[in-house]
Amino acid sequence: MTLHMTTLIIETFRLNGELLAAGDRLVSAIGLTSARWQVLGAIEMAPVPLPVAHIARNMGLSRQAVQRVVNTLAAEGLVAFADNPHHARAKLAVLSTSGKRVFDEAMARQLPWVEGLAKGIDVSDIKTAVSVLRSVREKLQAAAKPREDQRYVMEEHA
Amino acid sequence: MTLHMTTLIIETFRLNGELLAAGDRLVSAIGLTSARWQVLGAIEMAPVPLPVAHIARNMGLSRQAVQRVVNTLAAEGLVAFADNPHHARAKLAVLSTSGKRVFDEAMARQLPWVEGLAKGIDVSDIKTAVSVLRSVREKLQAAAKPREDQRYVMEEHA
DNA sequence: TTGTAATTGACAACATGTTGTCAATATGAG
DNA sequence: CTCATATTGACAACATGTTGTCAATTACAA
Repeated sequence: MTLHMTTLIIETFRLNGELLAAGDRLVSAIGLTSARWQVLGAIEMAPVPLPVAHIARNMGLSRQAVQRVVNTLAAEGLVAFADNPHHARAKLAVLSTSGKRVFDEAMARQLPWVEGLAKGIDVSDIKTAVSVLRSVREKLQAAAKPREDQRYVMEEHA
Repeated sequence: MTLHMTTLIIETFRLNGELLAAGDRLVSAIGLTSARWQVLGAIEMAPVPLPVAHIARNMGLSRQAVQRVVNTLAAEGLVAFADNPHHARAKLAVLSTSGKRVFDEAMARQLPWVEGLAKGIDVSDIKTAVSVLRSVREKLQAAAKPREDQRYVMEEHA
């Protein structure tokens, strides 16, 4: 039944919009937005400091989109660049002291917020939803960037 | 477990991005984008012609975002405005002949695409995912626009 | 009827994503 | 070592979403 998949697609668009709006509300008081918060998180969560292009790949966004946000965060003093011994241009993004403080505050706000969102929903249903969304996304990514060993699936890619 | 909900949120962001990219690929050959396609669909699917502000509410987007896309589509001749007997300013958006043709072509491309996406995924799992996403979205919307009779739930809203 | 509130479209400013292009900098085949 | 290729950051153009403001229009209560 493609009707249910179509419904899932539309619901994904809507939830995405509501999540962005809710995230903005959640961290606006500390000078953040959903996008900046996510970038701070991607920098903080990396096991080692990474260049911006790496962070973008981890986030599934374009290099340039993340670069601009990182540059804004750097201009605001939340992110700093450390020298990269392996590459003269690709500096490593790290959180500054104030960046860590702001991110910690965002995380403190996030915890009860996410708990409230999850309350009343079966954990097994959430896991199922994650699994379905991931399956669909991986199918889309496979169609977008066909590798040699699966290219026979494609019809034509100008 | 808030971990699974956090994973669901991140996965929603990623799937949203992949869906937009895939939709763009799907209809770029007929001069559409994901956003324009969705607006054409919202106009076509309405039981009666509606003003732009109504369409925007149906889509869950801001009035102005949809207005700009509709104006672009009107400039391209895919959408026309019919007089509204109940409101002198708020003209009713309708698909032109070429708009119908383009939309039909988009739908023809969408069908096998959605079938491919759904293939291999349990219908019951897709339904569960839709239900979870909808629950989360409704919770976010309730928190964003509290009505009188549920305002006691809110902690504080500056 | 009158005046207030809600709706609507127009316009502007801005945030966040995309793609494309360019030069600088690794990386690796030969 | 040398040259083709890939990666990276900078810059620009653009698509699509947001919010805010304004005037025109409609709806409704007094």
